[in-house]
This record gives sequence, structure tokens and C-alpha cells, in this order.
Amino acid sequence: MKTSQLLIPTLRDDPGEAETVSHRLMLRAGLIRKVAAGIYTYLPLGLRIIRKIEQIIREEMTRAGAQELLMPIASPAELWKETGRWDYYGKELLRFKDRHERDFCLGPTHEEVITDLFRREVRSYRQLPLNFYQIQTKFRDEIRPRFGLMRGREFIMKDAYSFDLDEAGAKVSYQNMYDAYTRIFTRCGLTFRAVEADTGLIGGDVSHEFMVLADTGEALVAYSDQGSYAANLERAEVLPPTEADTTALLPLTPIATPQRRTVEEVTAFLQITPRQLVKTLLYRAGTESVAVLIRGDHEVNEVKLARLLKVTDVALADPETVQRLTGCPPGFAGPIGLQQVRILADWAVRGVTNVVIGANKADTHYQNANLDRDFTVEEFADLRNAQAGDPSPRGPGVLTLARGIEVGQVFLLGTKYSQKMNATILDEHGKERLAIMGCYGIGVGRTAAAAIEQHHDDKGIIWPFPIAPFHLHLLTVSQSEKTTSTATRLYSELAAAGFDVLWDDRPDRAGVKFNDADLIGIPFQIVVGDKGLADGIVEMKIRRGGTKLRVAPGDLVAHIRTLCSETDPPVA
RNA sequence: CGGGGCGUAGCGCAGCCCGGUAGCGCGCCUGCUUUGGGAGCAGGAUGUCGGAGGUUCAAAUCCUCUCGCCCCGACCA
Repeated sequence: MKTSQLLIPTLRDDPGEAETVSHRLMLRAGLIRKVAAGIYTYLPLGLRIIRKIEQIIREEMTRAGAQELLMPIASPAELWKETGRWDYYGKELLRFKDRHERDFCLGPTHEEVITDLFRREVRSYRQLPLNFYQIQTKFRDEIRPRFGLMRGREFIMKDAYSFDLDEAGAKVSYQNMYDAYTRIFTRCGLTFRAVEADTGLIGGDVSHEFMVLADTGEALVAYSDQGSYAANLERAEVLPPTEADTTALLPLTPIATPQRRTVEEVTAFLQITPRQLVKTLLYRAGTESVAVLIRGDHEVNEVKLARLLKVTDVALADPETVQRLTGCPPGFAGPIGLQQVRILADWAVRGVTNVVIGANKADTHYQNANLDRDFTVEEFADLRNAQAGDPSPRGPGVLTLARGIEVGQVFLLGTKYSQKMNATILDEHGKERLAIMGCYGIGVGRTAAAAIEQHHDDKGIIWPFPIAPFHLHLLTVSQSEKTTSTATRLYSELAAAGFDVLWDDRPDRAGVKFNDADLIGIPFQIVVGDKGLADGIVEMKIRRGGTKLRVAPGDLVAHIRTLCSETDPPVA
């Protein structure tokens, strides 16, 4: 295609609204434009990238035996009420009424719709396993959309749903998708890691997230430096401490700590380290309040806490509640004499002696508090975030933390949806059984954004070849008849050889074209101009690394073929 | 929802404190020259100053309300 016929509104300046690299470059390279917060138009170049990623997804989903269908964006409330998610999903679910005052929502995910289809249309185990997928626009009314396509409200998602007769089959389907995702992200040229994940609102038992490693990622990943263990920090397990602290117990002593509330303030005031202090945090979990004891140098993992308490959500108690339960303002709560709530503790609290704790009295702490002697704990559990240096919970090594962008997630759902919606099939004995389900998502736009986060330099984007909007960027830097005719010939030769070619045929100066080309980031630039043609060559520039080559026009196709096969990632 | 910031030409911004005919750079249009890393000269077009109300002889500027957007946090496939 020719630049003169495409809308590619590149920007010289960084738009003020964008902070992250991918958001900025997507706007500057003319890939997207914002319509409202978290809602974007894909311009021609941006759409081509989306389509390339979709194509890779389709090929791999087909290879994995999944079949494509397309569900509606709007779905009726009744289906959501069947599973309870009409109430449970909260404000993220965008609801509206039709002209008959019937409740509808825009689909944030499609378990209900696909399960409804399945129960109506599939009767026999002979038809299983089944895996349906679609690539479709989703809507989630996110609290805070941000970073362009990274966290939009409206976004393109590939979602797949598997149905099996039994657990064993479901696990095969799950692994099958896991493998397909690995191929997809590899083909997209991404450095990623599959990590164990929490299941959140979707539910189910087993889940992995595919994380593209990047400093701008919103998620934290803990992984073993030597073994294969890797998990989202929300999920990463921490083993109980193995060594007992045998320090001699000292007498419990109250101590005035005026206005010292935080771990930093108290430890600085008493000249102790954070691990010599045990925090007492009051949480609201459903209708209950609980106290959580945790070492001063640790952080409570609220996902773990919620899972232990079997609630969907926990939050720190507000100051009034703290005052009511402990008799003092926040900052001085402690386990001694705490009557009205259950006291839970992280494993690590068992391994420390002579610690500082709050005294449930304003401006007062205790020193040398000791478990069992001075206070008791109802239950110990893994309640903290893993930290760098913690031993890997499974396999060798210690944990390292890194940031990641979640581009995909796979879930083994079990019967969570099939049970609520009564999606049954007949087994070989003619008996009804609940289908075992899995679901699998990929954020298409987010994958594009993640690719930019991983592949760019100070001049612009450097697209991995397989998802580049075009393979080759033909730049004519002279307006002469000779240059134009050579370019015209090359343009059709390269297209005939199977390459997607963008020809910058604008009458602009060379510098403008070079800068735009670097910004847009097509992997190979081919520069045709009078200067080179006088020597009988055209110039090739490899965007990644900037290597320049001089090639005779007649050798160009063969040359690019060789280069492509050497490029990392290779042509699919 | 809490905290912070911003809405002035297509983009980036100044002007606002201290009220007095709306500016700069880039881009855009016309012409000429130029043409291998964001050209030069000359001429030109483009604004409900986010919106509503108020104060005032006079509001981009002061006051009130409101809408939108960005960032941090809470939240989240």
C-alpha cells in the first residue's frame, strides 16, 4: 500500500496524555486515537497489527482443534442471574435496558453465553471434547483505564471455552491451550513467562497467566532463579519458616511510643529492625472482622487472606472500626487482650521472639512480646507476599521478583458454570453428567502494546516481523523518474514475492520519511534514491540495530528472504 | 471512591496570579526555490479559550456549579 493513500497521522511531539512507552508510541506512530477514556479507534496501521496477531491466534487455535464462532456483545440479564454474576460482577459490568425495559449488559467475558449454547445444542459425550473460541470486542467498565490499549474499557479479546466429560479430559484441554498460548506468544516475538495465577472473578481451581516481562507491567511475578516455579505475586506461596528462634524470652514491657504508628516510625523510634516488630492489621471480611498478625518487614497478601476466609473480598477496617475493636486509634493495635475478633497470623510470626507489638492503647507498644506466653493465635497460614530471596515453594532456587504484563490467562473451571446453568451431557451409560469446563483469554490489543514495551528504542517501535503492520517499508527519497520507476518495479516484485510492502511515496524530504519510518517500526526499510541508483544499488536498513546494506535492485527479493530467515523472531 | 494535576487552533504549549481586541512553535493551504536524516522565503486559513451560571462597563483571566481527561492509590481476566 502507499502512504499517500493511508491515514497514518504521525506526531512529532509526544501527546501529553500518554506516559508509558507503548501508549505514547501508538499515538505518535498513528496506530490509535482515543475516543473516550479507555476507548480507542484503531487507525489503519494499528488495525493491521491487530489483524496480524489475530491471524497467528487463529492459526494456533485451529491447530489446537478449537473452532471459531462469534457471540453477541450484548447479552440478557437472565443468563447472568443464573450464575449469580449479575450481582457478583459489580460495576465493571456495563448494564443497560432495552426499549422494553429488559436488563442487558455488554459482555465482559462469555462463560454464560457459551454455556447456554452448549446446554442447548450438545447432548452426547460423543461430541466431546469441544473447544469454541471467538475474537470479539469486550467491554469492562474498569475503575481506572490506563496506558492506552494496555487497560482499556473496550478491548479486543480472544476467548475460548472448552467442554469435557471428565477431569482428565479437561486437563488435556487445558494443557492443549497452554501449549497453544506458548506457541502464539512465541510467534508474536515476545519474551514471556507462564505463571501460576489466582482465579479472580472467573473462578475455578487452576490457572496460569502469560506474562510478558516488562518494567511497565502492572503485575508482579515471583519466579525461581534455578527451578521452574513461577507465580503471580498474588498467588506465590511462601513456605513456613523451618528454623525455630531459640533466643531466651525477656519480660513483657509496655513502652510509650507517642505518635509513632507506622512500622517505620516505631522501629526508628525504638531503634529496632522491622522484623523485630509484629504488625496487627484489622480487616473486614464480609460481615466479619479479623486481626492479622504479620512481621513488620512483610506485607499482607489480601488474596491469600480472602481465600483463607472464603470470602471474595477483604479490606482494611476503617479507623472507626479499629477504634471500636481495639479501643485505640489505628497504629497501636496488638493481639494482647484483643477479644472481639479472631486472630490470624502469618507463619513467620511463629519464628520470632521478643517482638514489639501494639498495646491497644494510644501511643503505647509492648516490647518483648512472645507467642503463647503473652498472646495466642487462632490459626497460622501463609498470608504474606513472597519476597525476593524467599526459597522457592517447589523445586530448587530462591525467588526473584519481576514486573509483567498479563497478555493471556488460562483457567480450569471445573463445573462452576455447568452446574449453575445445568449444562449436562449424557455419558456412555446414558447418565447425565455436568460438563467440565475451561476458559482461556488473550488480550489482543494488550499483546500489541506489550510487544512495543519490549521492542522499541528512542526513535520508535521495532516490530517483531510476524506482527509488523508491513514487512517492508519502501522509501523513495527522490522524485526523479528513475527512482519512481525503480520503486514501482520493486514494489510489485516484492508484493509478488509475498511481502506486505508499505511504499512511502509522499513527496516529502528524506529526513521526514526516515524519521516516520523509524517511528512506525517496520522491520526492513528499503531506500530508493538517485544517489544509490547512480551506483546501481538501493539501500536496506534493518530497523533493529540499524544495520545498512547496499543491494542491487535485482537481488533484493532473494536478499530479503535470507534476512527474514535470519531475523529473530523468524518469519512464521 | 480518596489524593494530585490538566482542559486555550490538528499536535505541543504560553497567556490566568494582576480582567481591557487570543498568542508562540510545529503541522495545514497557496506560490517560488530546495530535495539522502524532521528545508527556506513570501502569503494565507484555522479558536463556542471544555460547558453553564454569576460578578463586572468589560471575563481565557475572578466566583459557583458542572463535564471530560491524565497520574498515584484502592480495584482488576
